[in-house]
Amino acid sequence: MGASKAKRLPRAVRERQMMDAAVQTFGQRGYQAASMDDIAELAGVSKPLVYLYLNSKEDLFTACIRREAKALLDAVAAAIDPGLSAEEQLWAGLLAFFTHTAEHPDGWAVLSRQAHIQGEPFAGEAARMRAEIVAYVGTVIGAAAKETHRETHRDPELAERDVAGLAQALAGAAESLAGWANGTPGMTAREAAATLMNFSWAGLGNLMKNERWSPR
Amino acid sequence: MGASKAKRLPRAVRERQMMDAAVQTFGQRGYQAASMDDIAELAGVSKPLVYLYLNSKEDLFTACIRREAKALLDAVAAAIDPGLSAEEQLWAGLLAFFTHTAEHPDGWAVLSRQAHIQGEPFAGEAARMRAEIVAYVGTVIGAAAKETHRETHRDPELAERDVAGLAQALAGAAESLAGWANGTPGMTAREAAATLMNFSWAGLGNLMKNERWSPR
Amino acid sequence: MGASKAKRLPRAVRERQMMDAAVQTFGQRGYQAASMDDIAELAGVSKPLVYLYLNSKEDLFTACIRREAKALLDAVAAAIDPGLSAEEQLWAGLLAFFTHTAEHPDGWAVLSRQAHIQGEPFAGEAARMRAEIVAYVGTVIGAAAKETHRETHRDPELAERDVAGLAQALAGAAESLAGWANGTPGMTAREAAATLMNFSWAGLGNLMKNERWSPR
Amino acid sequence: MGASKAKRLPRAVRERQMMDAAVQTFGQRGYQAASMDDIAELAGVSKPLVYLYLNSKEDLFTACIRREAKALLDAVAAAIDPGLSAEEQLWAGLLAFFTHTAEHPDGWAVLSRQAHIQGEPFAGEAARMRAEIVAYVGTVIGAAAKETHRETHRDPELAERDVAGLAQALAGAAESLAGWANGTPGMTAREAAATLMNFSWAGLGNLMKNERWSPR
DNA sequence: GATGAATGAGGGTTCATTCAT
DNA sequence: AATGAATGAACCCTCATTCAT
Repeated sequence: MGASKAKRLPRAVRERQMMDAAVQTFGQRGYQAASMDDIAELAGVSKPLVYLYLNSKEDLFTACIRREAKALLDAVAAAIDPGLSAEEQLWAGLLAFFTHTAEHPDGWAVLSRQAHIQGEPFAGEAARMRAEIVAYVGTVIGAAAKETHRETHRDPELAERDVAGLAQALAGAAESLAGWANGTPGMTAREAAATLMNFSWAGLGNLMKNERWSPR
Repeated sequence: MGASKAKRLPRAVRERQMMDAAVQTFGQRGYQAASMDDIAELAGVSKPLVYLYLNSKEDLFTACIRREAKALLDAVAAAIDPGLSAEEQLWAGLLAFFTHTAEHPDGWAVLSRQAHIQGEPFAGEAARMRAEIVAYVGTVIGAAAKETHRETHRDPELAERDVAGLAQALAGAAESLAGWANGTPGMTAREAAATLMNFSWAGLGNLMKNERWSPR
Repeated sequence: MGASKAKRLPRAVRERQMMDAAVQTFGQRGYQAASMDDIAELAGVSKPLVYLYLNSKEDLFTACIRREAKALLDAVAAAIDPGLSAEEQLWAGLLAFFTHTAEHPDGWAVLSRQAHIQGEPFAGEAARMRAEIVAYVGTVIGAAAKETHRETHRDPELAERDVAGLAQALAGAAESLAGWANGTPGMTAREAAATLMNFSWAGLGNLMKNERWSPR
Repeated sequence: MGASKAKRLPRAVRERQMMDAAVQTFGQRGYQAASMDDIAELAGVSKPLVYLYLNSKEDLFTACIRREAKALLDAVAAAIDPGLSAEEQLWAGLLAFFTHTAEHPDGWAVLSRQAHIQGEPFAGEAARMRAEIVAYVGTVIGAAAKETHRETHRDPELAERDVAGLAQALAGAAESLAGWANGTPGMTAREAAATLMNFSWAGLGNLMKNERWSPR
């Protein structure tokens, strides 16, 4: 029950209220189940105002994805010191990731739900965010691999597709763990991040050392 | 495409047609966006017949989840020879998993995307399947850990929560890779499975040897 | 759950089964809320058979009304000895009425519900039955009035409309009491009939003696 | 008749229009046969507006019952001067009752027919109104009985159940007469009320004097 | 005599969206 | 800057009814 008869506020403030309400509603109910009525009421404004500022349900949702994706990516980026080793960068990034998703469950719900929807019109938005994460992971892995390869005189081209596949796997594992951690009481972001490091670092290390697992 | 004035067919056949149409529609459009009209038309029957046989949208969706989950689990189970080593079992299982998901993209979409997105009671159905996979992975990991520990005389208790977390990560990585593989032309199930083995086997091995990664 | 795979029975028997099921269903749920599926299932036959024998929902309902109305009117008529006095005839008729309605609540529900519906297509049926009851009551009252008037030398024409009005009132009171009696545990048909005699006989007697109540 | 593109009106006005249309439609066609489309069209608005204001078909029907019951009870109550004798009160009440039902046939149909036919929760609403009338009648009868008993030194307890039964009979007779009067051209409310007074007053008088009719 | 298979039509309800103020 | 009033379009579901066997 938002305040009724909302007093005139600057557009920026109102927009933030609406987006907050939208993220909460989309996150908890999903895109289709969330109604513009719900969002407007939670924001404490009338529906026409939502349309005036945010244009349409699709646009509103897209804006939510963008805002939450930026917040998450910024949080991760801010945690990373490019001067550190690959291992330290990955650890810092994962810790920031799990911390942020734990602190913004609705925002994360919006993002992760979206990541699981392929049908247009939001596929693009989700793909963009995922691509950024994957690209970042790829950079770290790639950098680490190059270090190692320099030492081991191995072909410096850790195939692009390998990196992409690993990044996908890492991202998927992270998403899955984030959901699991959020739903497991007493589970800290630190534990989740450690679990994922445990899971992935050795394999990544092996790969970087060109010790691939292969069937038979 | 949907023929009008459908010829009389035995109920079992019609039900299968409807479920096929439903899986396709749910998988491609999502639960909410899929309309019973769409499904009926694709199945080539009238809507009332769908209701007569499958009862309601919810029931239909649940039936889809169950059918596809069973098909996937059966495919994986059939691929595993319990006499093999843990490593071989995991490889065979992953290969079967990626093969099946590649061959049944709509069914996999229903399981991985839609079932997660809608709240109860669907999430429960999907969770049941995930739990089976996770349990299987846990068994394999646990067995492998015991082997190793026998050799290394280590404490046989690989903490329950660790196993659960790892299984979550592995399942998430697999889901993510399955989606990625499906969307990447020229990507084979074998490659996806190998990527995931690469990614995970070394880490699992380390863990089984109690060589954990830890911060600092 | 009626028996499945009903064995071949003579049409008359099957029809009675269907009508029994229909009366029960219509009586308990009302015309619109009763579905042909419900009735067919309760009768233990398939729907097409119901249509084959009874033609349509409307026809089925009409047949129910006719059958139940006939049963009620027959029961009342059988209880009346034309040789008795008007008072005794009325008493016997009311007693039979309340007894029958108590013993056939579903049939009575069909009739009384219908009596309260004016919209076509059933108004006619209900009106016909009510007219018969009213006519009978009118006959008794009229006869009694003539007796009395012969003694009192009063205008023998107790206005037609007066009789009709009184009959309406009596019929309404009887309907109301029948519903009340059916819903009041421990209430016997005899008590209900006595209550109505109490209520009406004095007034009828006065009227027959030309002692009318009039305002002021 | 229903204008399209309805002009903007205050909610209160629109609500009254909708309720008017609903009473008319429910009264003439019955609850089940009346469609929300019909009602909306008759009210000259779109269906969603009906839902926005009145919530659901059930709620709308309940609101109709309440409104019409209140109107009827108010009309009767306004006609009664508590200073008058029981006889005069009854006469005034009946006159008001028949006048009101004659002037509002659809409202009366909703109350007397439809509300009875549908099960709970509507029957409850209608029962409430009937109970008020019955209670009022009971009060009048009881008061008159006491007067009489004071004169005749009789046991002042006119059995509760007797009063209830009589009130039921009176109410039923009134309902029946109201329907009859509405369907009989040239029939005035005054005549209907007089008929019922004729029918009932003598009997009530006898009862109050403890002169009961009894069989044999 | 009896039924499994099938549907046209319509009803209640919801929602994103706009208009007039 | 902000909203009360209003709707077109769809969606889920049910039902009386028929066809082919």
